[in-house]
Amino acid sequence: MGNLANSIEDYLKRLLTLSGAGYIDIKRKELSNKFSCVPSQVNYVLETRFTLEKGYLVESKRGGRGYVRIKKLKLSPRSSLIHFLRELEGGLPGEEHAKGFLYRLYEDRFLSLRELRLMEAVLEGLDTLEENPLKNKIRRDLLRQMLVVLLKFDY
Amino acid sequence: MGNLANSIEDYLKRLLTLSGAGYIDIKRKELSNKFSCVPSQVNYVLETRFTLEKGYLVESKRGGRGYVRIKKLKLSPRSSLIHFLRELEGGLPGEEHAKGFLYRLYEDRFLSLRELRLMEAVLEGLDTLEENPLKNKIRRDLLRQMLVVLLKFDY
DNA sequence: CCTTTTTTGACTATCTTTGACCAATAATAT
DNA sequence: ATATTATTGGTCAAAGATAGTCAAAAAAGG
Repeated sequence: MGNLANSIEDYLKRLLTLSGAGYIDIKRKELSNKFSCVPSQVNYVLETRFTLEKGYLVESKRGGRGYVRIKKLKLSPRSSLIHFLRELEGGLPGEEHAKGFLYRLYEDRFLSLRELRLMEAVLEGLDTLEENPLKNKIRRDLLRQMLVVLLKFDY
Repeated sequence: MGNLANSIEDYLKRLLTLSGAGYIDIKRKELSNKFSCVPSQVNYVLETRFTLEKGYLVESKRGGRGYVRIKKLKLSPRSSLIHFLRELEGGLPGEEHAKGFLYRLYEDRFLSLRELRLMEAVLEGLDTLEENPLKNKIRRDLLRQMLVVLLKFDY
């Protein structure tokens, strides 16, 4: 069990626990130095251990003073969101299914009315597209990305 | 927490807020001195953070008593929205242009952070689409529909 | 063995900082 | 007035600082 990836994972999770803020900022390069490995090893850990399904959110910025931010999501009404996200990965949900889901989020006060309408507009907006084979895939992609935003900016 | 560019940006925005006049005049050289950087760094900040789409106007004059004037545009979000919608009919604005505009609506408190991110996600989400000839048209349609929602549900 | 997970590194993308050279305007000298 | 000089600001491309991607090689599991 003592591989590199696990050590890095543990280290990051320890940092997260210690930090009161609910998130930590690291420098990819520094971290890889600390563990004497290549930088992309850090990406591997992030991709395999800090996924959305596992309740983490990773953001980053390149360039001078860049960073990688790891956020621990507090799950609550959010579990349904994550569940829906997982469903999305599997197949394409019909527009009605998607809308129903959004409406439930709205009823649970997880979405404002305006946010609901915005998202519906996107789902519907694609209808004007005459039968394009990609349509459903596009709809799913957009929906997924929007849901991720909801996870990210939960207030 | 910030790089140079961000610090300068924050500093200028603070000045703008404090100033009752709706604009500020600075000396490029003085500013770069204050932040111990080269003058052109100031131009970088102006070009990336104080664009027209984001609701700022920058004028300047060279030579003795030269200056750089930064003005916060005060069109109401509603009217700029309508104006932007009209522009949309003509041709498609580049993604950067569109995002800048949304950012402005956010700074003017017409959009919440979450709404901003949702809409950005839609604009970016289409990037994952490999070159589809319809991509730009779709982007424009979705953007238009979302903007209409904003007009409708204006609180 | 064969499969899955981990580790590495070469190549790429993005954002920032710097510097050398250019352009415009005002102030001053003739 | 005109020419000259001092004072500003502008442009652009290169260098620097991070982070991301992808696929091959290596290691671990079964």
